[in-house]
Amino acid sequence: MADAPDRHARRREATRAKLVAATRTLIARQGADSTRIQEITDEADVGFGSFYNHFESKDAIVEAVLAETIAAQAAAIDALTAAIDDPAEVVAAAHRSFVRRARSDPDWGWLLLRLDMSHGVLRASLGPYAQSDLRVGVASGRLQVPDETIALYAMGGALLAVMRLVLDGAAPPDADVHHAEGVLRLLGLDRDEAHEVARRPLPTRPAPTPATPR
Amino acid sequence: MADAPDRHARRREATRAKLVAATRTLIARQGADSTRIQEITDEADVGFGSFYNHFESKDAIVEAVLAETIAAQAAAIDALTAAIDDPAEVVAAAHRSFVRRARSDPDWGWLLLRLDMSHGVLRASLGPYAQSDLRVGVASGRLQVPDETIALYAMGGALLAVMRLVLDGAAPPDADVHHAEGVLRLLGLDRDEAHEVARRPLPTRPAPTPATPR
DNA sequence: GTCATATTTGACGAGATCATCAGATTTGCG
DNA sequence: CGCAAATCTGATGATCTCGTCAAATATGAC
Repeated sequence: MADAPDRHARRREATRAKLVAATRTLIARQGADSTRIQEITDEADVGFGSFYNHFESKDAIVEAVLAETIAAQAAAIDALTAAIDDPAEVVAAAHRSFVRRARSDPDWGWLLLRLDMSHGVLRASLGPYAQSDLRVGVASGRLQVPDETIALYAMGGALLAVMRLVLDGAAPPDADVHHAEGVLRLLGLDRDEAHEVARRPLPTRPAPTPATPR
Repeated sequence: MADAPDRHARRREATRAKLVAATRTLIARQGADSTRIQEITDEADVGFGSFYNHFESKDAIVEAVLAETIAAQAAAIDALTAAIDDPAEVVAAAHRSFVRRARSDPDWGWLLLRLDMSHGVLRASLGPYAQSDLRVGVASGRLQVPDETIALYAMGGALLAVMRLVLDGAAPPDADVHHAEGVLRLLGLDRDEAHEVARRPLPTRPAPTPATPR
């Protein structure tokens, strides 16, 4: 445990991390707007004044959570879909993995949902990947949509709504497959193809990706 | 203009109506959470104290706007789809009409979007109709989905996302048709059928339905 | 016109949230 | 240990928001 002797920096960093983690928890639980700075410092078990040693305002710390979350999701999607060639399967795997994780890790799900309501996280994190896959798929003829922009946003909105259903505990166990099947149909696959692709086994990667990097 | 001599009641009702209208405007503009009671009374051009003559709290007046909006949308859908038999066409007409109205009446669009974020208006107003149509369509074999609940929520989420796109000014002019086409595919129509049904002329009913009843 | 009742009005006190800052605590160094 | 720098801390004053209430205004009956 040879600690680098710079305890100041590490203590500072630890406090900051506690604040960010507390903010993540509170946003997931009740949304950013109704979260008070004092609640954050209480949850982080840190003096109220400490907050301002690290962040200028609530918006600033929310921005930090936001950036962290966007980066984490982008990385997760990257890792998940790297080994898949078929654009249709890529989309199915991404959507299924999000729906499944909403079930296995509700805190993560609520965080994503709440951050999307206020800041469009999904658009920021998944959007670019989805757009690229969609474009590739359309170019190759594998996918076929009347309008790429509409399809992109419709997919995103549908995903969030299904995640919401899962978080409310009102979704069937195989919600991920059913949702993916619907998205694939939206993207122009016929019913049989959609049925098949939505049920291909996911790349093995049960639950290693933590909610937070670092 | 023989006024019924009960001016008191009418004056009272007028003030209440001004408050509700102002609240609608402000929710559309900035959401319910960040709307202050004083803002409402200012927008309504009414004394601050008047608010409490009519509503106990901000939540109470938001509830009123909510109930009004849900009722208005349900009525609009009723009127729009009454004369349509094909369940697929009903769904297409409903979704197209919402997307189109978001473009022609952005205040209405934003109101619906913001109220759905906080109170799930769409679920409450469109949900029952959509669920019923879906069930009928599936029973008759016209529609075919892997899971009705998932499909229902996915449709709703997609609609909201597309409305959002329209409100941001980033949607193509025929967004309504493209979106409806996607929804029909989701519901099991093949590409050609979806293409055709999404383009059937809407029932003639340009823009009579006001945002508010009464 | 006068009075009783209904309604509106804005100033006020109570409470919540914010941002600051001087003092306390921890760390690094000799 | 003793001192200086870095970090943490919570009390404090400023600002915002709320809900109340006594006074002002409008209406209706006589």
